[in-house]
Amino acid sequence: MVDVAGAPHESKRTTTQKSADVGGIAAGQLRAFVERIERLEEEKKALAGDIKEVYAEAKGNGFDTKILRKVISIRKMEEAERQEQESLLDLYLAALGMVPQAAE
Amino acid sequence: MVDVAGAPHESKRTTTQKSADVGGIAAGQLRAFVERIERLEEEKKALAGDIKEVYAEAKGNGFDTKILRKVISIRKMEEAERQEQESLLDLYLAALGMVPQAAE
Amino acid sequence: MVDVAGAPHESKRTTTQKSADVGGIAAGQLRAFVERIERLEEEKKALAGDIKEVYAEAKGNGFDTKILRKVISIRKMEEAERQEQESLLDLYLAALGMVPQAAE
Amino acid sequence: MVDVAGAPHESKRTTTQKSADVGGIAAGQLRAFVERIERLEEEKKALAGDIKEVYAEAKGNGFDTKILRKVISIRKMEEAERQEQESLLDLYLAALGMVPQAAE
DNA sequence: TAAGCATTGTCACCCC
DNA sequence: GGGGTGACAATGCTTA
Repeated sequence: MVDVAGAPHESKRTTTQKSADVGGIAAGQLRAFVERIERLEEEKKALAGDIKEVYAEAKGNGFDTKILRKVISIRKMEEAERQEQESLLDLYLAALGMVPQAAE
Repeated sequence: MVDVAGAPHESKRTTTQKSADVGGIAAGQLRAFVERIERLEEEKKALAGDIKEVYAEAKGNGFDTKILRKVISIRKMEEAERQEQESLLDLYLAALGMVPQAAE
Repeated sequence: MVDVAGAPHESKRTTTQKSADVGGIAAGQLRAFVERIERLEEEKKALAGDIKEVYAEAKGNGFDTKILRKVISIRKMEEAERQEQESLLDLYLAALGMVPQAAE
Repeated sequence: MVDVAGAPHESKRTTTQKSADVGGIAAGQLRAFVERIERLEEEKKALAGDIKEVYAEAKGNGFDTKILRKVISIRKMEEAERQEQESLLDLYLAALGMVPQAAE
């Protein structure tokens, strides 16, 4: 790749500096941050793909992925206490004359 | 010339025509469709804004919007039968040794 | 027994108040909010249906709906980019050697 | 409905089996899928944390994280637009008098 | 009918 | 801490 704009040698500036500034921005440093982030996001995206594959494999084994996702989410919720909110929900439902859900 | 991809079928005309064709596309007709859609989407967006406002107003009256949203969604679900899926979910949870949710 | 159902004649209560409380929740007010929201969502859904119809009509006139949707989305993006404050952003982009958004 | 809801196809076994079925669900297999997914999601979450740290570090170096995020997103969009098939799309845009995407 | 896509709602993070 | 904003997941539609 060919030394795109913002490269070190476009230093028409008066003050000396380590990383060339472009319009007052440390280009090299900025570029480094951008690349680190993009690299990490790429890995994250790859993992998302892996997860998708697992769901596909589960589906291939006869499982219903929609339900499977729900199971995962329920397990996630159960790690935390969600009781407080639940009771509030029941209050609202009661106020509307709805039964507080025999089962979701 | 054979009915170029996506071009309106009637556009076999060569020179004179009501709505000028650009590259085989009936520009006027296309523009009309685009405008109708954009107009409708605008209205839809406005309604979304209205809904947001109602939630804000509810919040201003001391209601918990998150719970309120859940109430709405439950009422939506109750219109339909959701029993089949629920029982499947219970099966999965049972297979994992989890209790089928006293209440969600 | 405490007047659950939140029905209109739930005024069997001791303390005088405008909207009857159920479990500390102002049932009447809650119901009003729920209804307003559901009404608006209904209208929104109707509009979504209208939009769908326009796409269908366009398709009937030989247009490729998939491309048509893309056109709409591009126009939406371009409009969004038009109203952006880009001072600092432009600096960063310049530092990375990217053109500061070829304006439409 | 054939092939009862989400049950693995091979589960026509009656009594003896490797992985115990609970209510017609292959518990062991289900559990394995759930664990794989949860493991991957954990890794993904860790990466999200890493990304957050990089932003924090950038901020510590004087960069505006909000703008930085926008830069990342713009680069993402531009890359996406780079790999698009635009034949018909260009026709439609041209018909509307829009420039067919000034390439980056 | 299943897969891909587009939209919509949810959630978490950031700023005020 | 509360509101606003942006990313992510999930659902529904559309098409092949």
